[in-house]
Formats: sequence, C-alpha cells, structure tokens
Amino acid sequence: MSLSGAGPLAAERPSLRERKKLATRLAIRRAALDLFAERGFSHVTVEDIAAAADVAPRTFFNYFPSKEAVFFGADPGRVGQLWARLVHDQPGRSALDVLRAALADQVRTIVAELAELGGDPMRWATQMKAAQADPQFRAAQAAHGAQTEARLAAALAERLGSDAERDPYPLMLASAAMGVLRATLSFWASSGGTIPLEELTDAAFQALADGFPEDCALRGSTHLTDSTTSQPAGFRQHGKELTR
Amino acid sequence: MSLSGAGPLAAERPSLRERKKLATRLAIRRAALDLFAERGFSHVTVEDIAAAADVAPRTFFNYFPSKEAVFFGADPGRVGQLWARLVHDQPGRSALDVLRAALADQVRTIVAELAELGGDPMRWATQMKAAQADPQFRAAQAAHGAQTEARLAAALAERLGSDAERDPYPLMLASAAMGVLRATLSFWASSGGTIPLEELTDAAFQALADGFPEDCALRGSTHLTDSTTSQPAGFRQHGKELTR
DNA sequence: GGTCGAGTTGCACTGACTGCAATGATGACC
DNA sequence: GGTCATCATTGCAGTCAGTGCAACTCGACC
Repeated sequence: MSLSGAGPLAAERPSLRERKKLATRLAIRRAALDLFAERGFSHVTVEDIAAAADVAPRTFFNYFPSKEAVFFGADPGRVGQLWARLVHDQPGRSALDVLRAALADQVRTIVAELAELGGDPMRWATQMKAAQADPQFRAAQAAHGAQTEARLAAALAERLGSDAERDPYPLMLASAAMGVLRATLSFWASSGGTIPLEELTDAAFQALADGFPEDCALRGSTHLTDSTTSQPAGFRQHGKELTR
Repeated sequence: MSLSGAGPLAAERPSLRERKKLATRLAIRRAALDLFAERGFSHVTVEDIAAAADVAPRTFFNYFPSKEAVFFGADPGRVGQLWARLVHDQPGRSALDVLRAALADQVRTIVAELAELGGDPMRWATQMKAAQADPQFRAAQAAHGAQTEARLAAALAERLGSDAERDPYPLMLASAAMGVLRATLSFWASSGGTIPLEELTDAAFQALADGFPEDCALRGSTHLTDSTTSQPAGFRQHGKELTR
C-alpha cells in the first residue's frame, strides 16, 4: 500500500482512506448487482451481499441506506447536476423540452454505467427482464421514482419561476414525465433489451408532448420490435464500435 | 346489533361469518386510519393497529398483506370493475378519454369512501397533508400506484386489441396518467384539501391530453387556489346538498 | 511513535412479515 | 339438540430489514 512519490498531482489524488471507501462502495455494489442478477432481487439478503463483498452486514448500511438503494442510488452527485441543468439549460425552450433532453441523457448515463459495471450486456438485459417481474423490485423502483419526481418538480418550479405550493404544473409535468420514463425502461427491460432504447425514449416523450394520440410513433412500433438484432439494442450506442 | 325480521331478502344477506369478517376488516381499517391520522403513518405499528381493533397482531395479516395495504387496498373488487370499464366503455372514444373519465370517477369514489369512513373532512385533509411529508408513505403510495399502472396498461391493451408485449403505448399512457393522477392527489393533499379536486383533476388530464402546454389551465391556477372556502373543497360534491 | 478521528464491526433491539399448529366459533346435516 | 367439518383467530417461533451504541482498527497528521 505504501506508495509513490507525491509529485505535483498528489493533491488531485484522493487519500488512501477515500480510495478505500470508494473501493468498498464499489465492491458492495458490484457484489449486490451480481447476486441480484443471479437470484433475483428478493432472493438476496443484505447478509448475502455483505458476505460477497467481504464486509460486515452492518457496514452495508454505512454505504447504502437500504437494500434498494444499492441498486438505484448509484451516484448522489448526479441529482444536483440534473437539477442545475433543468433550471438553467436552454432558457428559451419549454420546460418539457429541457426535461425531455435531460432525462434522455440520464437514461444514456445509467445504461452506460451498468454496462461498464457488469461486463456482459446480455446478462443485464435478462436480469432486468426478470427484475420487472419481481413485485418487490417494482415497488422499490416506484418509490425511488417518486423521490426523483419531487426533485424534478422543484427544479422545474424554479425554472418557471413559480411557487410549487400554488402552481401544480411543475409537479404534474414531472410526474407524467417520470411515468413515461419508467414505462419506457420497463418496456425496454421486459423486451430483454432488444429494442433501441434511444428511439423508444424519443417516441415516448414525443407522445407525451403530443398528448398521446392513438396513431403516435409508439403505436406503429413494429419497426421498433421487428429489428431482430441478437445484440441488446440499448447498449449499442455505448460500445466503442461493437459490430462484433 | 341483533336486528330485524329476515324477510324475503334473507337470501341476500351474507352469512354471520361473512358479516363478522366484514366487520373485522372494517374495524381494522378504521383503527388503522385513525391512528395514522393521529400519529402519522410511520409512527404506527401493526401491533398498535391490532390492539386498537381488538384483534391479534397475527390476524391483521389475515386481512391485509402489509401495513400499506390497509391504507390503499380498500376494496379489491373495485379493480375488476375499473378493468371492465376501461375495456368496454364508450367503444367510440379514445383510450385517453375513457381513462380520464374512469380515473376521475375513481378519485370521486375514494374521496367519498374516506369521507364516510372518517367523519370529519378537515381532519382527512390535514392528515393527507402530513402523509405527503412522510417518505415511507410516499414510497408505499408510489408502489401501489405502480401496481395499478400495470393493471391499467393491461386493460388498455385489451381495449386497443394490441399485444402488451409488442405495443408500448398502453403502458406509456397508463403510466403517464397514473403519474398525473398521483400528482393531482398529492397537490390537492398538500394544499390541505382547499382546492376543488374535480377541477384540478380535470385540468390535469386536459394538460395531459394537450401535451402540457405552458399556458394550460393548470398554470393560471390562481382561480383554483383563490377560492377561500373554509370547507375542504374536494369533499363538496359528496355532502348531500351543500349549496351549489 | 503517538494521538486523533474516521471507518468498521459486533451486539442488542425494533418492527414487518410468514409458516405452522392448536384452539375456538360457525354452519350444515342428522 | 348433538355431531362433525370448516374456517377464522391466535400464539409461537423464526427470517429479514434497518438502527443505535459502544468497542475497536487503522489511516492521517504532528
């Protein structure tokens, strides 16, 4: 462990303690996701995760406040980033437009993160498909979504310069958008990841912006589901080239 | 309690066992809601509820699968009813229209039910306001919403004659609608019930149908919040006459 | 090398929830 | 009215999530 001339970059590098913390956090998360993939969310106990990550069960809760959090609460900093973006980005455009763009980016980030964490895309796809069937998991997902929702609403209210107590619009918009987003991910997951996520997300938000006409892009989705790639499509844009 | 000649309607009347079960169920629910109103959702244990309802803790779980269920799972039969309605009502109209009407009715029913269960409207209003602040409660609410969402989606798929595996539209619509509905109730609750629920619901679904334009009825909501009635407005339509 | 403090762990506890087996009330049949 | 099957209630023992507390360990810093 003893290491290395400090050099000019020493200040940049986090202390050993910090690095260890990061490592532990990652180990727990990795172990947890592996186990979830193997057995399904509700058939994994915190004790199992702790054991797999070589920490005490008690330590688990030093890093994540709940079993669900280890799945959803990847990076606490990202929320603030999203918030700032929703408030200040593209001052000219409508709240819905900005929300749409920001959430689409979020989706990309999340998928990319999972991809680099787990290695095998196909595995994630099948795992998520299984996860969607688990009521416990769905509940946790919904709960997490609700939390995000509130934050989005606050950000939108700020952007629009309206009082969240008096103006229901920000909350409505945030809720509807999160609903659509959740549905998108859910559908994508239960398809086993065989649908291009980008297109699906885009079509979904377009439908939202258009008031869900029955002839929207989502409907004639044969072109979405027809593409019979063996490679999970949501991951395509993240692999460096991927053809394979 | 002993009452009344059986008469020709005796066959209609459920057996003693059934009646007792119903009574127990109601007692538990009533006790639970009372306690929730008093102390807040997360400061009430199942044991407390059982004690207040004069049953064994174990019995509680014979009636409700979870602490949350006692709040949300009022009547299991209503779901089927909603389902049928979504599939078959108004064959000409769009899915969104039917969903809108059906959910608006649901809201009315729920509020009416609470009103007749609890007695004092104002109390419910303040309780709900408090409940919205409780993260545990929000989570439970979200989870319950997600379950309903899936059912709505299935019903809509049936109505539209599309396969829920291939067509994301029903799920998207259901999720968005539930999101909007949840936001509506949330906003109404956190206003302490001082806003006309009917109007708010209507404006919300109108916004959904219009793609959330920034100048929709929700925005100029001064007329919604301005009404300074001392009577919680959401309950107005249920009082037998209540002016108007 | 020694001290300080952050991070880890064990322990004991609460609270939700489940399966099982005993008990008690209800309803049906004679 | 008596008997028996049925079904709800209950207690008990156990699992698992999550928390507070008090030792302990080990990296940071002088």
